[in-house]
Amino acid sequence: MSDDVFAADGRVIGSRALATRRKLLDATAKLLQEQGILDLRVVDISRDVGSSPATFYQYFNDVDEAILELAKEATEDEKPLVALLQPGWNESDGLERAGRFVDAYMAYWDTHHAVLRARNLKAEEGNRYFRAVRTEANLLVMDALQAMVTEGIAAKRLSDSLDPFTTAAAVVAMCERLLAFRPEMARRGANRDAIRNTLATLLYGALTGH
Amino acid sequence: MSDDVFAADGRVIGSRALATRRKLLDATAKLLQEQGILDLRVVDISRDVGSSPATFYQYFNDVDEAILELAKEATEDEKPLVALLQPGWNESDGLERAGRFVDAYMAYWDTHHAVLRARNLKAEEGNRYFRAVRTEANLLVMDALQAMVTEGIAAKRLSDSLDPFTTAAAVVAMCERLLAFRPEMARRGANRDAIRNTLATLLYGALTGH
DNA sequence: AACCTTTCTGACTCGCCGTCAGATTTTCGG
DNA sequence: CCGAAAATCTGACGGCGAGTCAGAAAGGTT
Repeated sequence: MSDDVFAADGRVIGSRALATRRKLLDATAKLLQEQGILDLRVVDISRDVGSSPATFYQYFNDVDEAILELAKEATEDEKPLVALLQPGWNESDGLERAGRFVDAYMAYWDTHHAVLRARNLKAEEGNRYFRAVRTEANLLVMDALQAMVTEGIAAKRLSDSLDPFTTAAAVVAMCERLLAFRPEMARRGANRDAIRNTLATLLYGALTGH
Repeated sequence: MSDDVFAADGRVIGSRALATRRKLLDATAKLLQEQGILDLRVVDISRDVGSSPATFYQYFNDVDEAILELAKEATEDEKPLVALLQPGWNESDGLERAGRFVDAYMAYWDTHHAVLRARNLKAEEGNRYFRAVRTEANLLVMDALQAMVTEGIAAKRLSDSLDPFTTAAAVVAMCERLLAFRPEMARRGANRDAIRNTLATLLYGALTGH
């Protein structure tokens, strides 16, 4: 197991090259956010870091590879969310706990939405590498959710017609997608708090049966 | 109010041209499905209908315009779904009604997923025309959902910390996104019926409080 | 300073985009 | 059925970004 970073041709790279690669990744993330994946051009990324397009191809075989790397980095930031999904939401402070999870999830989404959107598109269009990254990220959260649902069914608080895995997926789906709607909802008068509280209430209900 | 269809330069077109335009739209939908929006090329669309790229530009200023048209057509197919969202799910056959809605929604999604995915991407990346189309489509369903939630809150079956508009959005979000996960979930053992029944149960719970 | 390794880039080919002038097909009055 | 006019289609072209590669530049070592 090595922490070495490789260039596109497979050689291990030094510290100067590592810095260049980092700048390219940051520029990719920035432009992905500003222009969207459909207008993301290697020329622009290169220009942004003040190098030539050829330099980009020293480190990545194509733009996808850079985005994939960013998606993996986003997955790292998702890990702390799991700690907020411990069983026990059926206690009296359950709704509060749900709220704290929603806060953390919203912050996570705000930071990475452009990359996550790109990741999801690629995954849905069938790219296996993006699929793998997305699945890994989703399973982190879904495993914890699934445990909560299973517990709720066992305690007869939740209907046994719920499939725990699917329910966990549905909860993730709802969180992810609702946040993608946010800018548009804001324009129609739903502010951050309304979204936050409603999502927390729905999660609380779906996961505990209360 | 006219049913005339226009070419890219604004002139009204005849029946031959209309047929060509239709073929171009169908080819666009087909290739969008097969290759995804990132690899959708005008050359391929043209080749598919056996014409030259220049012909494409007779009818659409760019690929976006064709996709937008397809998205509008998809919205038409969404309208019948609203009829399945009449209030009264709190009656004894509520869960069954929820199941029928999910069936219809799944069929709708299966037919149009490639176009809807493209529409959503464009909308989320800030394209105002796609935003408008998506909002129109979502509001169709959301208006009906919102009425059900409001009724549930009034009857004290649902928590009054739920914002009806946001709840409606969350329900749409869950449906949409969960179906996007389907291929991947299938690979992990969640079959169509599990998804169908779980989603129906969750909708029933979120909308009626049962 | 001479040499070697790492990193970067100019310059090139290729393919797609979008345009436009002109070719082809269809329509229609006589 | 003919010829002209209108509608529709396309070949050919300029422009731009993708991706490659040989060689230049920068940095390190003795």
